[in-house]
Amino acid sequence: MDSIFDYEHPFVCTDAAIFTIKTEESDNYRKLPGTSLQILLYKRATDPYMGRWCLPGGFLDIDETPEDNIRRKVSEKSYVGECRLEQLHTFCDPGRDPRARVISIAYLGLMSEAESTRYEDKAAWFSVRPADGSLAFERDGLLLTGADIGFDHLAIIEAALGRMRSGAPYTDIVFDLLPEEFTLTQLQNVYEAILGRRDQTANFRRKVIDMVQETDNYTSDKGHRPARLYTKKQEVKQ
Amino acid sequence: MDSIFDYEHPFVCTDAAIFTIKTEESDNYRKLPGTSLQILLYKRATDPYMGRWCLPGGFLDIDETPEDNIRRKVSEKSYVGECRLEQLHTFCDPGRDPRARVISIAYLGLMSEAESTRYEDKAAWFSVRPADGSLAFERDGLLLTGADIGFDHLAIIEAALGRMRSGAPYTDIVFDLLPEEFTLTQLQNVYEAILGRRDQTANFRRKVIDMVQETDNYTSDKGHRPARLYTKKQEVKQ
DNA sequence: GCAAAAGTGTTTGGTTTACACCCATGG
DNA sequence: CCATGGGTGTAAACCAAACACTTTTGC
Repeated sequence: MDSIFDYEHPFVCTDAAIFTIKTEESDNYRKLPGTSLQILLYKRATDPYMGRWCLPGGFLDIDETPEDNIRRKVSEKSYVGECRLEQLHTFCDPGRDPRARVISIAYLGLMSEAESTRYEDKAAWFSVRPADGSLAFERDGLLLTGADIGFDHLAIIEAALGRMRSGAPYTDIVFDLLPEEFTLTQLQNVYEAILGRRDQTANFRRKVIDMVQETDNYTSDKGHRPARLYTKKQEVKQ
Repeated sequence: MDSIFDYEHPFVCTDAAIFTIKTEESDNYRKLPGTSLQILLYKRATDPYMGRWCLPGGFLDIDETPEDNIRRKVSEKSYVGECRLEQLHTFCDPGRDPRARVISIAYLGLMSEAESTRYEDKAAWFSVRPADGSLAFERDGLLLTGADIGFDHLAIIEAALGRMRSGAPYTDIVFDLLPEEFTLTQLQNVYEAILGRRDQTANFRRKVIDMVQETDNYTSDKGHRPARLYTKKQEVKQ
């Protein structure tokens, strides 16, 4: 058998669809602010796909895990904070990078709002919106469609959203997007930003009540009745 | 920026956990045969892990998709037939191959019993059994434990079983393991081989009835009432 | 007082589970 | 006849959706 070192072999890179939550401003002292789902993109400065917007990531070093690679690449492109990473899918289409055969190990990342508001540099947060069957991304009046996204990164983003939607009710994805303590309305807003549908308050609360742990803290100064703060329930060992 | 061709980059391989169903022999003209879940393994002939049992797969060529690579490698190792492949996870631990940095794109494969009974050569089917928290594999009196499996392939097998268990009720995984026409009892036996728990006949039938399409064919010569044969229901376009 | 959100109780309808029972066949 | 599997009906238990209603705050 030949040595494995004889093969001309594919390059390996990572790409990360990192999401966070943004609390919008409120126009009314009574009204609660809205909640939107945001994704981290950067504008490519070199060919291929120069000028298009892409997911952070890069070529995997010889002794590096994909997670370490993503954290390194994100901190090169911006100063946003820590996030939880979950492997999504490996994209292997031989034509996906015009330079060479490059397979990409794609990750889903979840960042809390506090971590996400550190200074961004080459990367920027865009709100994610459905747009007639596809997706659109918006920031400060700049509106991107699928055609503005480089490589096959739109497909990666769609896979990441699919994973969030199918995982949200059963995993702790939503808690990674929230601060340590949160109200049940905040939790519901995050669910709704991900799933894109409303739920009735009473039913939603019954559904999540055994995934959260109540604290003795409350919100205040809100122009309406204070809300109890909750944390994620720690799993009970058996 | 450096050219991407300057990097010493990881090797890329595939590994496939391919399952099939085996219909056991019956000792009684009335009794239906049992059903067991089988996995395809081969014994490594070279170091590392010489003599251990491993999943089929191999190094990915520069212009090859992982699916093509797996089909090629399986036909090199044995003459078993076609199967459906579904990407599982990419295993990236820097220490997983003692020769070099090798990342493995792992797949779940599902083969029908008819395809699986073609001649096997270097590879062999083993029945999969739970064994005090871990797994065991058995064939013709040869019993393998986790320690007999090379590389991190035991972890890949566990991930594949997990995917089958969580996907079985919602996907058509079970239909890929069955012949074109099957009885509801055969379908139930496959579910039970995967999930490892019994279900009541009446309830099981209600659960699957809208995933299958009845035919006008029946089993015969079975020493009991003939069973209607079903096929997988084709999805209705809307 | 009142707008807004926090929070709870009840009714209704469907889905799941457990179990009882009858049917059809080959030897 | 009868063992064995094929197949159906039903009641109880559980869960989810819809909706009505009370509470609490800041201005």
